[in-house]
Amino acid sequence: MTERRLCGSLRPGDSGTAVTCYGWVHHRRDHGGLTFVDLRDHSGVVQVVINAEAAPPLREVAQRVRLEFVLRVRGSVRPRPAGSENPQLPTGAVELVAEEAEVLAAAETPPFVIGDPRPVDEQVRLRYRYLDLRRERLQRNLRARHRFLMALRAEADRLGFVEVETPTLVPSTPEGARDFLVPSRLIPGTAWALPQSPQLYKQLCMVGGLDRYMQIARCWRDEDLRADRQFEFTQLDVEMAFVDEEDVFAALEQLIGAAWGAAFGRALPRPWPRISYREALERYGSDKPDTRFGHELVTVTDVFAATGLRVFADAVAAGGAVRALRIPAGERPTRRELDGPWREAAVTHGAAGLAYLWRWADGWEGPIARHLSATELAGLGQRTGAEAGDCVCLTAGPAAVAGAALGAVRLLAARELGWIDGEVEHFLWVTEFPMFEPEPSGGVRPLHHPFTQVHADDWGKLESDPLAVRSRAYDIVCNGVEMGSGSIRITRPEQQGAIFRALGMTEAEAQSKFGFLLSAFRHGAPPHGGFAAGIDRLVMVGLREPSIREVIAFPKTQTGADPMTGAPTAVTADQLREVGLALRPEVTAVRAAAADAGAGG
RNA sequence: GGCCCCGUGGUGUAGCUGGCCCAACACGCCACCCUGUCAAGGUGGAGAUCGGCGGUUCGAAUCCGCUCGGGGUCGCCA
Repeated sequence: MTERRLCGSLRPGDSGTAVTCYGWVHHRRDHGGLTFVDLRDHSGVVQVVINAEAAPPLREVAQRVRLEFVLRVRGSVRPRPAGSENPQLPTGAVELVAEEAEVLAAAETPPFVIGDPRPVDEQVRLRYRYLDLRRERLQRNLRARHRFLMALRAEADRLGFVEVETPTLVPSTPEGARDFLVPSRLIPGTAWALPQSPQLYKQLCMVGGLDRYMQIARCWRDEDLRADRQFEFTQLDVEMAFVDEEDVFAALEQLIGAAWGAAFGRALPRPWPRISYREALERYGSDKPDTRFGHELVTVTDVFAATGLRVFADAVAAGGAVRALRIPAGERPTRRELDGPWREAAVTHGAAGLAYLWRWADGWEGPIARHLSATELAGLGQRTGAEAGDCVCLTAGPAAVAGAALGAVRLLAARELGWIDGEVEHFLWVTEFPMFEPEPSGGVRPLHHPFTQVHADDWGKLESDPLAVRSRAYDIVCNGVEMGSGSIRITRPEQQGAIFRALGMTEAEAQSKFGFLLSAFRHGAPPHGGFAAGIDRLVMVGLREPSIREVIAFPKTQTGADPMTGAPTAVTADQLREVGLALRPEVTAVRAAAADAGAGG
């Protein structure tokens, strides 16, 4: 009687026992009369030996198998002959002497070798994702992700959270991201949306007396894809009644900390630092600062209040800012780099350009040096702390632009100059986000969402200076990546009404869009707040992967396609008719052209 | 919608200041040899017209234009 053993589990202590292993052919070494087959399953690889004395059917299998064939091998474990142990393998001290082997499945030559760690074109990986999944990287990542999710659920349960599943067919709301629409068959001319988040439902759970809600929730947003954005993504969604910021922070630190330890084996020091939105912009030029390194920005607007340098003077006169970043001597970028990628980083983020100066023992050098007065240069040196050999980069413009541009330069500098310790993670809370942001067409819109509670001190500015109103919204940021956001919510109808008015929404509009929520809030709504954390991004950072595609089993390309299934696919006229839709003529033409191109190529 | 990078046999690359390239190297693949290898080894072999279309040229993988695809990024992402 033999039992299944995982390939990677065999050890010298198993010597003499009969076992059966199942797995894929990882490698094959044929010495003529002697054949080695490395058999792989998720646990690892074991060397199977088939020699000339083996039964003919067994030798036939040894002859026939190729990479990625699926085998069942029965045999006995024995220590390898002295001198032939392989210390690189956990199973390297033993081998499995085959007594019987069965090919359970043959395999075509794979497009890439599973055991070869060299990078493969991402499109090829996605087309053969089921093969890519066999490789070590995705096995490790998906199993770590699993442990992360398991730990989150266990910890949430321990803290008294109840997981509630909310609908995935929900009403469309025009605010925020673009919705994915799902046409209704029974009510032609109407459509569902896939939820961008379970926001409204989880708040209704609060009203429903589920005072600690959580969900590992799938969400959808039809926006352009990025390294850290897919159409569909997974959130740790949390909502808590009778809490303030500190309760939410404590719960999230506990949940993510537990999952981090379980999945990545690393502890996250608590409590996580807090920084206000305003301070983050001031010190880092970003509302998602990478705090793994210092090199903070310095505001030097006042130094150049009366400068003769036109670009600075104009910025100051317009109420803007001049920001500075000191690059220590020894790691100074070259002029070519400054005028190239560094300037490009600043310009991409809206700046007119990137100014720079070198400080020497006997003065300053650089394209703008001669336009600056001795007082200004002295002030710059004093404020930035620049010493001989240092370089100082400067941006000028509207405060938001100058900061964002130099913040981008700071990140580029960090990458180029090796400021980042890749072995650490710096979690922090960014607090006191503004309630509103300006809308291009005039007016304001919510920065977070319209159910966010207003900072207690700022209600008075709601009408007079809405853009100055702070909210009780907060983000989790780690290593310069936004990991999620949340807020303490509004639950009092009159406060909610005031926000809707500030947004320029009429009573009727508010009623038609959110009537059910407003109604719920009139039936005894507990004060509450919560958070939504991006699981994909958390796991990505935890595994030090550069993209969330590396922690998602079946991701899509940047154009939102799936090279494996061919999705999205054309729909038939019948399908459309059933849901009451028709394609516009120009769309039909584009589809036909695409079909031709596909057939021709 | 904008900007940047990339596209050569199954995979990863070289070639890309035009002709020596009907394309080279490594891995993989096929055949044969080989009883201790584990990036096995040896011998031999198959496999790409250089993403697609059009242009410049006596001549293009190499230059130009358009286009498709992949990646990064700005906008966008309450």
